[in-house]
Amino acid sequence: MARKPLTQPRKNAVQQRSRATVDALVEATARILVREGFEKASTNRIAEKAGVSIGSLYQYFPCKEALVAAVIDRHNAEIMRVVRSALAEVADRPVAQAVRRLVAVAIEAHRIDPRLHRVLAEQIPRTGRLKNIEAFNREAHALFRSYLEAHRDELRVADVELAAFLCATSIEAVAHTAVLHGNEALSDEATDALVEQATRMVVGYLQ
Amino acid sequence: MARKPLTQPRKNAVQQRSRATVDALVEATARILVREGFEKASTNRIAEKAGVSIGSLYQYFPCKEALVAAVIDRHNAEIMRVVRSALAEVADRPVAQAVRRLVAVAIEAHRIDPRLHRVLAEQIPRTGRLKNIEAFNREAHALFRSYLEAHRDELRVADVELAAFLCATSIEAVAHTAVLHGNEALSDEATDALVEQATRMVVGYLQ
Amino acid sequence: MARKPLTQPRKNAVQQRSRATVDALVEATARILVREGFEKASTNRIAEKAGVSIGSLYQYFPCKEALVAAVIDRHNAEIMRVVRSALAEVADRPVAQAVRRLVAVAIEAHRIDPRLHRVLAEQIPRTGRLKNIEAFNREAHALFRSYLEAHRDELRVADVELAAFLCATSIEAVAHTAVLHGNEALSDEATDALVEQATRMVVGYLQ
Amino acid sequence: MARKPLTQPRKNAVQQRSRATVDALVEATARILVREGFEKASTNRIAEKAGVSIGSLYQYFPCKEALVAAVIDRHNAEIMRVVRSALAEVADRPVAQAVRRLVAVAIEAHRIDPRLHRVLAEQIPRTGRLKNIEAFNREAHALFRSYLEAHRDELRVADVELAAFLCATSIEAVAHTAVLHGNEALSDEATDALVEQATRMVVGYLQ
DNA sequence: CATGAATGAGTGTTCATTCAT
DNA sequence: AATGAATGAACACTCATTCAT
Repeated sequence: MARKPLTQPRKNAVQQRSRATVDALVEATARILVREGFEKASTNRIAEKAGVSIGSLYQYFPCKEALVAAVIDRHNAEIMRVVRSALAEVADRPVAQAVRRLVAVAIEAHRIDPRLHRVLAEQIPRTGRLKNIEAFNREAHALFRSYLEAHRDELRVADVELAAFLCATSIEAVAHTAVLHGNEALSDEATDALVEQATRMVVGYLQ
Repeated sequence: MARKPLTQPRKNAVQQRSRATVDALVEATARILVREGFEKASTNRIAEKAGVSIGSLYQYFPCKEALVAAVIDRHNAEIMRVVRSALAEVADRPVAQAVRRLVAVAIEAHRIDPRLHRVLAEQIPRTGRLKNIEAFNREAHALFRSYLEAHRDELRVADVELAAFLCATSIEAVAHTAVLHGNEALSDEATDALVEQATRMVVGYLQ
Repeated sequence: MARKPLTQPRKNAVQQRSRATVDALVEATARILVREGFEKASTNRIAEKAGVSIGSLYQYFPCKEALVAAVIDRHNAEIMRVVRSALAEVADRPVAQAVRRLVAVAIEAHRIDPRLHRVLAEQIPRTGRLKNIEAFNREAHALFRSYLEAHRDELRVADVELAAFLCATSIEAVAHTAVLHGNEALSDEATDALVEQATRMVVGYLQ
Repeated sequence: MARKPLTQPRKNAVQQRSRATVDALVEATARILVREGFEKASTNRIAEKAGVSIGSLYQYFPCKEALVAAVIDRHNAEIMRVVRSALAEVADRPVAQAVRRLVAVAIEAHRIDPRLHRVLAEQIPRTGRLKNIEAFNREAHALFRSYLEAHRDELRVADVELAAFLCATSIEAVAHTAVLHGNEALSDEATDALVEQATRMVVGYLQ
C-alpha cells in the first residue's frame, strides 16, 4: 500500500526483470523483422535472439501476433509523438507555414526507423488484429483535418474533408515513397527541394 | 521462329493444354488469394482448386512464389494496359485535360479487381522476388514523366523529374486509398468530386 | 506422540495454515476436474484457483499425479465411509435385507458426487500410480465377502469367494451405469424398481 | 465406371500402398497404446513406429483422435463380430442355453486383445468424439434386449427393459473384471465355474 | 507429361517442474 | 515457507516440395 518510499524493493526488482524480458522480446522481434523479414520471425527464433526461453515468451505474450503488435504499437507511438507535437506546434500558424512544417515532419517521421517502417508497412500480413498500421494513419489524418477546419477561413476549398483527405494522403505517400523507395538516402538538398515542392503543391491547392 | 511445321497441330494441342493448365493455376491462385487470403493459399490447395495434380503444378511453376508472381504480373498487365492506352491517348493534349484523364484512369485501374489489388498490395509478404508490385508503379511513373517532359513548356516547375514523382505518387496514393480504404464503394458524385479536386491540386501545381 | 508441547500453539497455527493450503489445492483440483476435465487441470491453473503460488503447490505435492491421487483418495474415503457404515449396520441382518440395503447404498455412493466420480472413473489416465480407483473397489469387495462368509449357512452357493465377486461386481456395475450413464437423473420410482430387481437377482442367486 | 474387370491396375496399386500405410498407422497406434499407454502415444511417435513420415500420418488422419478412434473401431468391430454372431446363433434357443452361451461369449470377447481392451476402456480420455467405446456397449445391450423381448413368454420379469439392463450390465462387468483385473489369466476350470455361476445368477433371475 | 503418396523441417504453443529471490 | 519468473522438452499439426509410378 505504501509506495515510492525511496526504495521499491522486491516487487520493483521483479518488475524490472519482467520489464527487461518484455523489452528484450519486443526488441528481438523488431530486429528480426528488419533483418530477416516477417516470415523468419518465428516465436522460437525471437525467444532465442532475445536470450529468453520460449516459455517466457508465452508468459508475456499470448501469441505471435501480440509480439508483432507490440512492435507496431511501439513504432506508431514514436511516430505519433513527433506528429502530434508538430501539429500542436503549428495549430495557430497560418496554413502556408503549417503545411511546410507538416511535410517536413512527415519525412522526419518516416526516418525514425525506415527499415522497420518498411517491414511494418509492406511485409506484415494485414490479417486479423494486425491492422494497426492504418490506425495510426487514421489518427494523423484526423488531426490534420481538425487543423484545416480550424483554419477554414484561410482556405478556398469547398469541401474541407475531401481536401484534408487529398492533402494528407498525398503528403504521407510522398514522404513514404521518398524515404523508403529512393535508391539512396535523401540528401539534405533533395529533402529541402522535396519539402519546398510538396508544400507548394498542397498550399497552392488549399489557398 | 518457325519450328517443326509438320507436327505443329499436335504440338499446338499440347501447348494449348499447357496454356489451359497454367491459366487454371493462376486463376485458382488469384481466387484463393481474394477469397481466403495469402495464408490459406497453399500449393496443394491451389492445385486442387485448379483441378490439377500437385505434381503438375510444379511442372509449370518452380515454386509457390512463381505462382503468386504470375498473379501479380497478370494483374499488373491489366492495369498497365489501361494506363498505357490512357497515356497514349492524352499524349498530345494540354496538361489540364491530360491530368484530369489520368486521375480518372488511376481510379479506374484500381477498380479493375479491387479485392485482388488489396491482397496483392497488403497481404503478400514482399520477400525475395515478390517485389513486382512496385515494378509496375515504376513504369507508370516513367510514362507520366515522359509526358511531362514532352509538355515541359506548358509547366512552371523547375525540376520536372521531381514534379513527376510528386504528382504520380500523389495521384496513385489518392486513387488507391479512395478505392480500397473507403468504408463503402465510391458513388459517382464522390468520384467526380475526387477527380475534380485532385486534378485542381495537380494542375494548380504544375501550371 | 506428544511433541514439543511448549511451541505447540505456533506449530498448530502453521499446521493449520498448511492444512488449509493443502485442502485448497485438493479442492481446486476437484473443481477443475469436474468443471473442465482432466486435460484442463494444469498445475499452474490449480495453484491459481487455489489462491496459492505454483511454488507452494510443489511444497505440498511432489507432482501433478499426487494432487489427483489426493482427490481420488478423498472421494474414495467418502464413499468408503458410507459403504463401511452400511456393512457394519447390516452385519447381523439376514441376507435378503442386507443385500437390499447394500444395493441402495451402492447407488447412494455413486450419487455423492456423480460428476467427480465420472471424471475419476473415465477421464483420468490410469497411468503409473493412479490406479487407486480400483483400490476402493477391492476394499468394498473384501468387506462384502466377509459378510457373506459370516452368513455362509444362509447361502446355497458352493464357492463363497466366487459368489462375492459375482455379486459385488454386478451391484457396482449396475449402480455405476444407472447413475452415470442414464440420460437423465434417476427418478425415485426408477431407483426403487432398480433396487428391487437387483436385489431379487442377487438374493435369488445367493439363496 | 467399368470396374472389377479382373485387373485393377494403377489405381489398385495406389490403393494398396495407401491401405498399407493406413494399416501400419493403426497398428502402430494400437501397439503403443498397449505397450506404453495413451500418454506416450504422440503422433510423431506413432508415425515413427509405423515407419511412415508424420506428414503421411496427417494425409490419412485429420488429427490424433481420429487415429485412436480407428483403433477403437477396429477393436469394437472384432468384438461385435463375435457378439453378433453369438446372438444370431442363440436367437431361437431357450433362455437358459442362450444366457450360458452369451456369458461365455462375453468372456471370449474380452480375451480377444485384453491389454488393448484395458487401455481402451481405462486409459483413453473419454473426451469429445472418443465416446465410441460406449457405443458398442449400447449395441450389445440393444441386441440382448431384442433377444429377451422375443423370448418374453419364457420370462417371469415384469419390466423386460430393466431386466435387460441389469443382466447385460452384470454380464459385461463380470466378464470385464474377471479377464482384466484377475491377477493371473483365468484357468479353464475357473472360467467354467464363472460361466456356470453367472449363468445361474442371470437365468435364476429371468425365469 | 501426369499423378498423388510421401516427406520432414518447421510452426505456434503448452505445461510440469525448478530455483533464485 | 512462499513466490512467480523462468525453463525447455514435447506436442499436434502444416505445407512446400520431391519422386516413384
